[in-house]
Amino acid sequence: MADDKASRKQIILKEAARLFREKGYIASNLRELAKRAGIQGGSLYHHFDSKQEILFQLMDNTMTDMVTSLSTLLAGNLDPEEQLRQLMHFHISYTICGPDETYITDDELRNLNADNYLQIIAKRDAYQKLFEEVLLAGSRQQGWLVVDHKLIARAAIQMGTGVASWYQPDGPMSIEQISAHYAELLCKGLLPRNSA
Amino acid sequence: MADDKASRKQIILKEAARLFREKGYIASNLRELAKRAGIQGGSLYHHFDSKQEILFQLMDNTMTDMVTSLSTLLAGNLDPEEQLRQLMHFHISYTICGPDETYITDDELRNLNADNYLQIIAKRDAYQKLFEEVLLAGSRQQGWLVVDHKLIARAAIQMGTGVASWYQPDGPMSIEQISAHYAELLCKGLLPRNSA
DNA sequence: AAGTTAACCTAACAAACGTTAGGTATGTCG
DNA sequence: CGACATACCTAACGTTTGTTAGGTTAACTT
Repeated sequence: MADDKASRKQIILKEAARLFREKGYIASNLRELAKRAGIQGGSLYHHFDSKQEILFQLMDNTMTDMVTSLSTLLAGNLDPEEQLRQLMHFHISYTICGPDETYITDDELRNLNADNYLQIIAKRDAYQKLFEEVLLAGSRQQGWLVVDHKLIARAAIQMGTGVASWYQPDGPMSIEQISAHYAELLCKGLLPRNSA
Repeated sequence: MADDKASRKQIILKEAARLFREKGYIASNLRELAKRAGIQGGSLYHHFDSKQEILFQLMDNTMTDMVTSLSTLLAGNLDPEEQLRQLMHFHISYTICGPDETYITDDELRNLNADNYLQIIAKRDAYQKLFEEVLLAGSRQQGWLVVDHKLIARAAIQMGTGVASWYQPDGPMSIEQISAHYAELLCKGLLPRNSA
């Protein structure tokens, strides 16, 4: 493979994602992370300056990926209702099946230092804005009643994010079914009462 | 006052709630907790067996209070739509303004040991069941389309819980407005399409 | 007054932690 | 061949942590 150059660093990030997801950032220690990555504790500092930097790169990579992936997904100019469905499905499936990093991005914000926090928040806001734009398009084209687009965007994201805390692959509902239900709930919820 | 007897223990729990909410359970240390409670580090062990027990009592007290408070609130037999409104308002306002403990109950589940975890989960399920019952009542009395009541209950709870992560007292929306919007979103979302 | 208990303090222990310093092997390049 | 950088190891450092042991004080009880 040609990715043998950056591979160890990638392995560390991958294992850090799994470890942080399992135990949380603070409860995780670098010696175990190193062991999982197949190296010795101190060797981590050849690739990263600090534990904090591992967390930051993890979250930064993930947020960047989420924003760009979702952007291209919405680029095909569909109608807002279909876009909302795609939004929910992307968010939920990415949160659950996607890289473990996603889960972390929501939970570990408080453990970022001031500078890193601002950078991640900026990207998280960009992600949220994609939701808001679909809602605004829907209020123009579909007559959605969007009193506060930020409020609804956050509700949609939070509904979706929360799925990861209870979803089980062998449970009664597939990710497709869950996201479809949630999208439908939102679509109907946004229509004015007694509309056709 | 007559509450001087149990008061120091109550102070500790109160300060622990604030501290854990600020920094998280693991990142909080007992010396700072003790300082905030006005005693010395080691003295905590006169009131509690361990740090873990502080977390557990915190969460247990809160969950118990939430279940009983919400139960009595729903006891006045209103129609399901009004009950759903009350549900959302209670959940959001309790999460935000209520004791800081509430916030913790969602975030620190993973830091409970096995026994304590089961106890808290049981009460959390009882809380969720209150939501489910309102949804089931609504599907009988209001024609709500509730395909999976657990799914919707979780969505409602997660929407509400998430508010705490961005709500600001001096922001543009009051808690009443937020919960009203969310309740309305759910009510409409649950009605069949094109219904009267 | 004597005994007992609750509530606290002080000081320390042992473990775990992030981090660092110094060394070794391997490969690359002039 | 020699210089050098990369990728790692080993071993330790200093700090912080939860926890414990032993002592002190004040308030009840008998």
